[in-house]
Amino acid sequence: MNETYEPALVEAAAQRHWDETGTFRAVEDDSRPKYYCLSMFPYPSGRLHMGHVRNYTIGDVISRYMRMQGRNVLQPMGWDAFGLPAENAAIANNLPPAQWTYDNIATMKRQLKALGFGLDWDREVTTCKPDYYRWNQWLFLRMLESGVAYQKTGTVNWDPIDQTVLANEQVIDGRGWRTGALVEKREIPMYYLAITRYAQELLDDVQQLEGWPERVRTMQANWIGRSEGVTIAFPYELNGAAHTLKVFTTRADTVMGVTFVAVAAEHPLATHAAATNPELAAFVDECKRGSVMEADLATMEKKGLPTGLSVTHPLTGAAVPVWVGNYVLMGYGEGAVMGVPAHDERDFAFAQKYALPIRQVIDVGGQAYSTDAWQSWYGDAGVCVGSGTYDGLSQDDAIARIAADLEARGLGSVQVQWRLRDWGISRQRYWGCPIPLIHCGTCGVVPVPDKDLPVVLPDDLVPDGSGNPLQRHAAFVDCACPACGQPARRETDTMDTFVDSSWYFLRYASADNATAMVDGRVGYWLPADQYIGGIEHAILHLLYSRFWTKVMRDLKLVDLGEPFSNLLTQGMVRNHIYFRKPASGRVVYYNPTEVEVTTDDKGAPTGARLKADGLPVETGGIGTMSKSKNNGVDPQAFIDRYGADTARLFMMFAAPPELSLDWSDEGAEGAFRFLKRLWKAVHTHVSGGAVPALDRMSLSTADKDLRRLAHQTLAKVGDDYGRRRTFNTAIAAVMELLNAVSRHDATSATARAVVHEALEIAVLVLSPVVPHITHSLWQSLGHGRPLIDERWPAVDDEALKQDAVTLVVQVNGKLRGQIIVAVDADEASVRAQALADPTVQRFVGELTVRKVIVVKGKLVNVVAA
RNA sequence: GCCGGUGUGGCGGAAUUGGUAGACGCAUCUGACUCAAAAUCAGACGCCAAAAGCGUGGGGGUUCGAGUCCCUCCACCGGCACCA
Repeated sequence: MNETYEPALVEAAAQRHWDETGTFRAVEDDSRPKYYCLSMFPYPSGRLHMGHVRNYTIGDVISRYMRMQGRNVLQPMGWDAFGLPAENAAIANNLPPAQWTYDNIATMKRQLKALGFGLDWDREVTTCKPDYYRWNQWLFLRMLESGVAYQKTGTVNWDPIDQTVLANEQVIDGRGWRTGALVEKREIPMYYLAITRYAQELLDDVQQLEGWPERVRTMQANWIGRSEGVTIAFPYELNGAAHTLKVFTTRADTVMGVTFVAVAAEHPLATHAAATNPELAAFVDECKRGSVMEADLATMEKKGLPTGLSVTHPLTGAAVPVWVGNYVLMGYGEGAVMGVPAHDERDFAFAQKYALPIRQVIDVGGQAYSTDAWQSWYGDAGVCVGSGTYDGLSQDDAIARIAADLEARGLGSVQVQWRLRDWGISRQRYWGCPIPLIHCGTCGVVPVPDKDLPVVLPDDLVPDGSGNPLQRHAAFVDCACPACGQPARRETDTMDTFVDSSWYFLRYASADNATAMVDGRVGYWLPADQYIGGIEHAILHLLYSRFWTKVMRDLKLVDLGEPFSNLLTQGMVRNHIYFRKPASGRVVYYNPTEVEVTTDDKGAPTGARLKADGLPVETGGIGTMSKSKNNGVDPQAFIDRYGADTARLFMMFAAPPELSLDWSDEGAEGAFRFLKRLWKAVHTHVSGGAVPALDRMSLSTADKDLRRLAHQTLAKVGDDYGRRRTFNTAIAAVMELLNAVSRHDATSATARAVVHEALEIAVLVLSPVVPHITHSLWQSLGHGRPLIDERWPAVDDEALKQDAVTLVVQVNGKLRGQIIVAVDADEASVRAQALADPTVQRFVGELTVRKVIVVKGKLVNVVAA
């Protein structure tokens, strides 16, 4: 029998078995409940990193557990294969992005297989392949028809040297990443998806998603940003014509305190006033330019200039001056705000700076108002004062009355504002899904007919950093107008890669369908029972996917409102950071493998030194694994040394899935040690020869204890996997069981049978985490049927029963002793036994026992005073 | 600033419903085995001289009993942010 655990052999054998039997191919089957376990698909960046290993191990443990529960499990995988890094790599290597991408996919697919994940590769989806992205294009055309997709001008970052549009991440400190040139803003026509149409539904439904983490739901709700208020119109006359200036406010109850109105630099009134006022024109220009520098925006001083114009207060009829303010955003509300300095901190600062009147109109509990300095209660809700007919009204009543009065005059209405903006999907990039439109000199913008889909992206171009190579590729650009047949130009913008990832989870259900985007199988698999991925996608990807699903539902393509029933956001993988900062030059980071940590005699770290030269290095704490900090651990190197099972085990044991996980070489070594002990325990047991059937009548007390522990462990691990999703505590419980097995005296036949049962339970319940070694050990335990086909065992309630229990005895809440009582002992006898305990008597001493609290099966608390 | 989260040994973490704080693992220390080392096995391991006492970020409260509930303060992490 195999004496030593050799992961490479064990893992190859198990994987061969799964491959040859097609174990993980998922087939729709109405006779079994389905379980769709979805992990966020990776961007094929090169090699797997530890974050991937953690993500996909969590998914695989859940999938394998659900399989053992009898569920028909689908666990698919694919590639989020379009995107900017491929273009950057292409520029660096002078290779087409396609080649780089497909090479990376091949490497990473091999690594995923080596990790033993139970994936259905028949459903593999690759977003840069025409058979996938043609459906992006097809659905985009449906969205155009329904008005969900539309065109308007948008602002882009323009690099004047490279003559190219830059993505936000290519702009560093306001400069182009390659040229260092100051980035300009340019207005160009772009396509948008009207996600704001779904704002209310997206907000309502996120409240219902009880299987999602609270913080993700909060982040989504904040991002959607519903704000209820009143739009108020301030009439004015310009060149003899009547106009109104609209503002949005959540504090209509303060409208009687308006002493000015401020508009954004881009507002038409500002433009109008600037035309005849050079000083104002310069200020407006400065504001527009300033908005490029994102970092400065937050700290910018509140500045403004009067336009010289004034508008009429809609209720009092007073003249109100119009200012241009650098703190007013054109993109939110109406691009104008009413200034109520008495009750808005920003307006207060503005009014103080420019000596504008401050008029109190809200009383908060009779506190004395002073215009000298802002007090935090000035912005609180209160009762109207100095507001004429509205005096004495509460905030809600005042808002309602004022809104009604404004509405009656046609100068206002209750309104809901959203923070959420429509989704701009046009990207002036090569490596993405072509937007299926044609520009014709006579017909204008013409959609590509469905029969001509997909618009195939040529995959042999090499970008050089200057512009989109599609624009110079005649074979792509030149085409005939589908409407009139005249020569026309094909659209060269491609889609945001968030489009690709907004529906891939639907495509897994119908990946082989060449004639339709989705089919009835979506109804079988969706919604995904479990979605697992990084918290960094808490907002955009998840919101876009929810939106996309609702759009497809409204187009009658799916019968589904929400795509993901349960969401698990796994934490980051972190590691120690070590560095040296030479007197001159840049900080040098050292990989933790190159560093030796010194400790004191209690094991507390005292310092670190480089193994190479023995000299000290500085400790930079713990941070997310990254190239820049040189603190990554390559999963491949780890697997080569310890095997996939050890990698999986450590990942699941070191921390609960939602928390960040700190890498530790010693901890990983400990995981390996545990697997070796498990291996040895099974083989030592098996080498003892045949095991008799378990005779429940002849169990010793120790045998009963081990049996009880084994079945308690079985129950706990099932609960931890299925309900709690705390894999770390499940593994700890199995470790305890194995510790008990090794302590157990297994000389008698009955004891051997009990140990056999305990080892079988340990192997079965660990199999979702470490499927290879358990596959092998299951055979060693004498089973012909492979472990993958086993069901989750049932807990034997008989084994859990016990005759006597140990109760903790407290005196005045402090632990003083233990008593052993019959499991069915009545309260009076438990109480008597506790009071008779010598330690209890010692601590009660002279005191009078006032009360005795008995918690059945747990403890006794003697209250004495 | 607003919203959300987290604070427990030298470290990662456990304590699921208010009921034994520190499971499990790592590190460290001691012992066995060994010529020796590694590996392995056995044991110790919150603080303290302690069978008392103290101890879950600080302070206060509720309770027979609080890591867990309430109030308050502090620190750190995340999200959003001139959002009107």
